[in-house]
Amino acid sequence: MESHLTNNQKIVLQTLEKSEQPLGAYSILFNIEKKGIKSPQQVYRALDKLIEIGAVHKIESLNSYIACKHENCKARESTSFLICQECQKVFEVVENNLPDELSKLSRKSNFKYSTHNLEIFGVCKACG
Amino acid sequence: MESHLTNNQKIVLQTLEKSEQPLGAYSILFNIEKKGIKSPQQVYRALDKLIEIGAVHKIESLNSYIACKHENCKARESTSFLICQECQKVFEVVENNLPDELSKLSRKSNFKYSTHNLEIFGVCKACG
DNA sequence: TTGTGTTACGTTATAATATAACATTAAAAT
DNA sequence: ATTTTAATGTTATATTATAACGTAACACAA
Repeated sequence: MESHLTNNQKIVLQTLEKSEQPLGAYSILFNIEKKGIKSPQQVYRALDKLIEIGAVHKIESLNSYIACKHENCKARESTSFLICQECQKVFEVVENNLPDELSKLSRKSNFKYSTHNLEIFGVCKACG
Repeated sequence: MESHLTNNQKIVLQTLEKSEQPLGAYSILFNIEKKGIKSPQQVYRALDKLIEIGAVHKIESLNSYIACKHENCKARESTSFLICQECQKVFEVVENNLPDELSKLSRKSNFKYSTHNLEIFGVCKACG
């Protein structure tokens, strides 16, 4: 069950971990060309895998990616972020009753909740 | 204060209103080429304006757009959707205390809430 | 009414994001 | 050991979105 990462996956993950802000796929690519990664495909494939195992999340409204800071992140599919409009940093919300709350909310519309993506925009602690 | 729409804006809006599912910009374009609209720019410009006045919303995770069904929609910036994974239809959540709730949630992380984008995935009433 | 600012338009080109397809190699599993 | 699965490298292309330019339409004050 332990997820062994390949070389490319490690390189991409480390690049995201080192970044304060979310990075786009091509920005990642540019950062790691010196390490022998030459094509978008290689980046996207690594990202796909990393997202699948929960090590990386995609910020949909920014078309960019962040490394997850939680050990064994449960947010494989459901994700919630705080996005600072000042410094561009993204913080992951760890509120594990959100699915419950949103499930309730969905039920009001006779909608069966499965997963969600929540992006909150505002100003972070450091910038506030 | 009444928002007068231009011809192009009307055409784009009507196309979205007629559609059951969200449409991508290029899909809109193909639909209205016969009406003399020839370039992505024209579509994107109309979309920009329509989004600005709250007549259209963008579904970030789908890179597509829907017409808002509410009169004088307040969701210019903050949006909440139910996205059916069966039929691809998108329903807008009208729960106007969501900003309050999310504001509270944000405050727990010392984050000043400004706006949000919420995308809930699941199965709609008709498909359930 | 002429100017002046603003907004939208049409058009061409290009940027930015993402996937398809194919042959090959490495690794894991039975 | 061999089979099957997953990852690789590579080239090409699809999809989504903006830049940049000049022009036209309109609002409205001087």
